[in-house]
Amino acid sequence: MAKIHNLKQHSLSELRNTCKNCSLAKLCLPRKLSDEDLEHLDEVIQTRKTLQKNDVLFEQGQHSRYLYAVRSGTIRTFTTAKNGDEQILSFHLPGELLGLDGMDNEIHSCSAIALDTTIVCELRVTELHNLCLRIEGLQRQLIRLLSDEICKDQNMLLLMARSNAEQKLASFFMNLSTRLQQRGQSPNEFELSMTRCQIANYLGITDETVSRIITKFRQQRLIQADKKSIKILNAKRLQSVADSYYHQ
Amino acid sequence: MAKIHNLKQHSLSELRNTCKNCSLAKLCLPRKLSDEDLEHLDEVIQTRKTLQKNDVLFEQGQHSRYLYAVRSGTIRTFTTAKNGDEQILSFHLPGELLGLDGMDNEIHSCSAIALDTTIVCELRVTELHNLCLRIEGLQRQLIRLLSDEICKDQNMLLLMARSNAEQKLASFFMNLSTRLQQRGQSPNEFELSMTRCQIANYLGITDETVSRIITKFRQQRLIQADKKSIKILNAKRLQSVADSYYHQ
DNA sequence: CGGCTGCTTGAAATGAGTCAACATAGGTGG
DNA sequence: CCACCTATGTTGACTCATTTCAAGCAGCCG
Repeated sequence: MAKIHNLKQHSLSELRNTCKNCSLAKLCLPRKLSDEDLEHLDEVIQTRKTLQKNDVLFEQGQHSRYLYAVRSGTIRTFTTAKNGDEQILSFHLPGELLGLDGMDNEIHSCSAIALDTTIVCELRVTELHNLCLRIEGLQRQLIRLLSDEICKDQNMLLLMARSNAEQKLASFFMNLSTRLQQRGQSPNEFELSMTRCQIANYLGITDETVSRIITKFRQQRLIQADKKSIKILNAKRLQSVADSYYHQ
Repeated sequence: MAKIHNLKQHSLSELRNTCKNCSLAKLCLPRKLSDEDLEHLDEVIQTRKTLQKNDVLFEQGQHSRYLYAVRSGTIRTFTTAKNGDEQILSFHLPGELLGLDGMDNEIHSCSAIALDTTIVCELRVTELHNLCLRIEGLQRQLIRLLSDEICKDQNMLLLMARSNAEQKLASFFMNLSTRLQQRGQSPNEFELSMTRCQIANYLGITDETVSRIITKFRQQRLIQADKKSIKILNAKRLQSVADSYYHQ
């Protein structure tokens, strides 16, 4: 809490130090930033918003004015298909950006809802664009972030197309683990903020399958799983399950 | 051919007129471009490269210096998984950009190979960045393109996660159809430049399944298919097959 | 001509989905 | 504080879409 208060002064410079792999921190990587620039940046992301569980951050089709950076909590983004079907696209952890999809036509192409109590920073897109004109490195960083997002999606496509349910789930846990570690948390012991059902949706499988495979992993002593709390017992083997893709 | 020669003078201004929905054309949408700016832009994309079938444009892991715009022919991009498995990420038609994934760390995250004889324009990334500094609208357009790419990937994720083989293939044909139409070609009659096997890989199903479903579509008089030449007989019904996602 | 790749089709095998029952926990209201 | 209700998670039995394996055909090329 004290930390969060601190951020009101120098959000970005703080982030740069505390969370080196966060996408928000990447935004201010260029060294050239003057104190003045940094202050401007800080101003842009001054605004904070607190969401309760199931609160909507934005909805598909809405006009998109902001990028958001998760400070604490988790946001899930999802698209709604023509038939009303929902597909979860991503779970956004603290330090991660969302809203990048809306920079094309300024319309959100997905919806975003809080999984638990969540604090986000708002970055007004127009202001960010203006800053980009003033700060050379910033523009490139923004492009990098977008490009990075594309890479992530493409990895996800690889996972969806070439892996079976077991590999998908193993990948999911390992991915969560590394992302948490990057944020300075324990990579092997964490609380899930999403339900089994949401994991299933995200991975394109059914809840029952998720449940069965978690049981299997537990029996194989790969993980310990009690409701939402997960402990990875054998990260190496879990990774090898994730890596041994379907069509060997 | 005459057209292509013409382009050597004013590639982008030409593209802007002939191919309004092409991503390359989008790049020069801002009206503010002066003649001088336009000339600069034209210079950047002067370089052309002709690839024969199966020629490699770039490979995963290589340093990424260029963006490419397909002028004619088709390029397929794919990632190679740890186990050597390949996943086709996209088929790039004339007017479409590729290489956007490499703007993060300047390393290509996928490989690109020509499906047939293909001509591409090279855009040196550093020059593009420099131009972005001079031309305000250009930077925003670049960001739009990246954002658009993210949206496409997310739509693909939706398709992969929530559709069965029949819906995937129907979507594939309809998607090709609209993209060709945007480029001024017939939406209902076209030649495939990829093999059944490559379609299967792209959609995350097997060659045999692709073959069977094409036969089924033919029997249902949705399409006419003789080897590589496809004719859509009932676009409306084909679209409705694509839209009625799996979990109704 | 023979060998190769791409495409099609059939039959059998199987991974994951569906349906259903039950367990548990959390929240609500009497 | 207990009873009820709903949402979530687990497990079993059965079904089915898709894969796998196998065979055959056509076109292409050295």
